[in-house]
Amino acid sequence: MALAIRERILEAAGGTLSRNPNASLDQIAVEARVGRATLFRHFESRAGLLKALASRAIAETDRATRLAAADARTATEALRLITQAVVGAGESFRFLDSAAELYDEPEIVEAYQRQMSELADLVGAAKREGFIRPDLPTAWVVASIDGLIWAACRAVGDGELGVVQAKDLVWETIADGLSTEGAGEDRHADQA
Amino acid sequence: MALAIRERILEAAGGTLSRNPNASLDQIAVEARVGRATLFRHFESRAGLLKALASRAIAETDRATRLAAADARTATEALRLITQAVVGAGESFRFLDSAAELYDEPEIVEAYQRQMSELADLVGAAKREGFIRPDLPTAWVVASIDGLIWAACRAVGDGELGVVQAKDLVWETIADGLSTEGAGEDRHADQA
DNA sequence: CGCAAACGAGACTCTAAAGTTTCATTCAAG
DNA sequence: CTTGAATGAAACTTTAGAGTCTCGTTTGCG
Repeated sequence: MALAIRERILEAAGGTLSRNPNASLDQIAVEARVGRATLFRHFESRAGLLKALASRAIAETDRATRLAAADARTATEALRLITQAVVGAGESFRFLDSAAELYDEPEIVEAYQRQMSELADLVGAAKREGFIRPDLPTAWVVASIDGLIWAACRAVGDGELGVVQAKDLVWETIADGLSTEGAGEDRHADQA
Repeated sequence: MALAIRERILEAAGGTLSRNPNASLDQIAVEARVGRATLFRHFESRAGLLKALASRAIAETDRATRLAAADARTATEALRLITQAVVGAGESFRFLDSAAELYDEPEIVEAYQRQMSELADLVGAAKREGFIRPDLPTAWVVASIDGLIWAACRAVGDGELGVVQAKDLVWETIADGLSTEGAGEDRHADQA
């Protein structure tokens, strides 16, 4: 059952760290109902645990991305599937808010940048399909999507929204924003 | 010049903590070109410094909110002014990403909740004005705006966007989303 | 049943960072 | 020029948490 206990630790770490980003290994061990020594038998160090947690989240995203790429017929649809998949797996990601230590794990940084660049490519394709406004900087589109996903995960975690509802709202907001449909015409009206 | 040095420490703390959320007081003191002992003469403790920093950010937001309320003729306009003001002051807020310790400072938590509830009221008013879609949960609208502001601050901090550009893009995205204008009609087309 | 591997508990060391104290220096005001 | 308050540097003490080790207990497996 070595695998089960490892998984239990990762689960507890994700949960505890998302609630308190500076939680000690002691707290995590308690949460996982595991001796602190056992935690060290499975993970080299705190950094190692964090890294494993991040790898897990990255793998989960990659998996969602592959599924989306397989199922979707258009880049736009793939963008939606990936966005909604990440919202669904939000609990696995919330701990990343705090994980500044991960910035000096080359593997993790590299994988993150790869995923961001894949997202940027997808946004580029969605622009060519006519879904994303071509006049918006791709960097902003990527940042917005990231921000909205983050907002959705937070809202779900705080119990403000259900997961299904959050998935729909994220995509709706990406597509149309928050304003009524007619807002497009007088967008700059109150900026005069 | 006691005030100048205090201000210098706060400035350095904001900058250093936004780059490295777990920066030590030593690093902050060096950044502020100040002895570490002097830092403790001005702030009771690390928690005290963080609290002062948060109070400053809150006060800045309140100031922007008051100005917006004074200048704007509609809730929609006020929403825009506040959003863009917060993006402009983004550097003062980035450190909050890390500041989980602040959750047990009742004053700060209370002030934050007050501001969020003010924002929710404003969103409610903007709904009645016909700007915000009334069918969207207010909690989601608030969360989205928060997420998009955060995305904009991050993009500016990372040098991906200019401040002016970021201000415009945030509001544009809030109003219309990221898709081309026609997207409203076939919003659910690819979900079939 | 008996063995080996994995676990829990807890005592231990070590280190980074918080917080305190001292003292010599600077600097502005009278 | 003198005085006193604020600063910087650096030497402390304290503390929390990471990481190690031991030992008695559990658990799964033959």
